Amino acid sequence: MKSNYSIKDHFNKYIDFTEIEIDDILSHFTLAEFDKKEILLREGNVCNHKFFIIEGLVRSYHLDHKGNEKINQFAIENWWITNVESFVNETPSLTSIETIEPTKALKIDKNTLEDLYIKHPKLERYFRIITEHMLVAIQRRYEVFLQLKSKDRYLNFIKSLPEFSQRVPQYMIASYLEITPEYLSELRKA
Amino acid sequence: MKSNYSIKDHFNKYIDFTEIEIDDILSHFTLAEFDKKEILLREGNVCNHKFFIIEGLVRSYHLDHKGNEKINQFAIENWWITNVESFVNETPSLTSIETIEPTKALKIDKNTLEDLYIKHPKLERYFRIITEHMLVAIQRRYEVFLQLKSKDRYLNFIKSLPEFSQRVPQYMIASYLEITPEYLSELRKA
DNA sequence: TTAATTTCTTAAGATATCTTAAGTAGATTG
DNA sequence: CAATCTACTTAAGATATCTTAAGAAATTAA
Repeated sequence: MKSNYSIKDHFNKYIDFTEIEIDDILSHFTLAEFDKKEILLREGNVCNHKFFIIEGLVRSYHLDHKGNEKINQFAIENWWITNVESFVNETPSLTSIETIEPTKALKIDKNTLEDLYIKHPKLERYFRIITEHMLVAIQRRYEVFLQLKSKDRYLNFIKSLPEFSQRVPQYMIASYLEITPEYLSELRKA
Repeated sequence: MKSNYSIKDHFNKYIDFTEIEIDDILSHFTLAEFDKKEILLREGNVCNHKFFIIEGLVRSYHLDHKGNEKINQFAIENWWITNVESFVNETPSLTSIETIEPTKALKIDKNTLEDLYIKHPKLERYFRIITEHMLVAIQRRYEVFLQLKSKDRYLNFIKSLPEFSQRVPQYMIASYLEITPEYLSELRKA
């Protein structure tokens, strides 16, 4: 595993790792490459991996009782993605993770990660901090939902994640924002 | 700090601490007691503490643009509560935390906790795990909101947290569920 | 380049939920 | 005990958003 991926910067952004530590840690990751519309995790399977996106764009979603896709997460370059609930509890995942664009990702499986936590307490610290940040982010997103109407959610979305509006089809943004595509279309017109 | 509080069980539920470790850790906590309607954290202040509720019931809320209370969290015995965003980023808290019942809580401030992380890596592991669980819980709650209509959110709430329905006034439950008290009243009737 | 598929738009009618305003019951305080 | 405040209920009208159905536009495949 060559160690000049952007993940290195990500590690060092939060924790002061040595080269040697990073190299040892990264040696346990594997690079996975996916085409468009390929599955990283299938609903119903236990999620044994965390993925760090090197390049590309993925979404996490599930089908509701009417068979409509409900997207609950996107991830792009330098984001971690996994199904946390499934990963932590080792229960079947309620979501699938699938690429929207061709994607390269570094993946690490749970057991290996647990071993690395023991060997490198700094890595556990890194993920304690990352998890806190994820918690803050999801709370933020939550507040946006509770406080804003559809139109403002959309405006907030394209303002805070402008590149997504370019790279993600509108109906997927609608799904993520919990708006019907028809209504989003109407909102954009007005 | 006497060490026979329930927090001890909570620590040991996730991590195998020794008596000595626990006693050292707990010696850095302080016990705080509050009456009904007392403030643990005031909106606008930086949240420097994590609280572990020994006894009682608190809520976290803020006032929206119309001056209505929006409750985003409750916590009872054996729950941790803090404003994570404020605590992590050291930014002014967007919520207040206030007791609903007279409450006893163990509190620990951020700097002391950081020191304890260094001294006791197991504690960092404990909070890494706790934070993961919080993340899962908030995602769960989030999904409930996105998938269920008001009535089902209410039914889901009284089913999954029955004692809250007893201990928390109905209009606060309405606030937590993002329903107007009038509409909740109507839903209960139907 | 045509055909097929995917994505986006339009519009009418239906529904969930809110707003406002008032009234009732219960709890707390003087 | 009376008075005040707090919590809950009722109902009418307003509004945001969804549903359904259809067609237009754009992208992908043959």
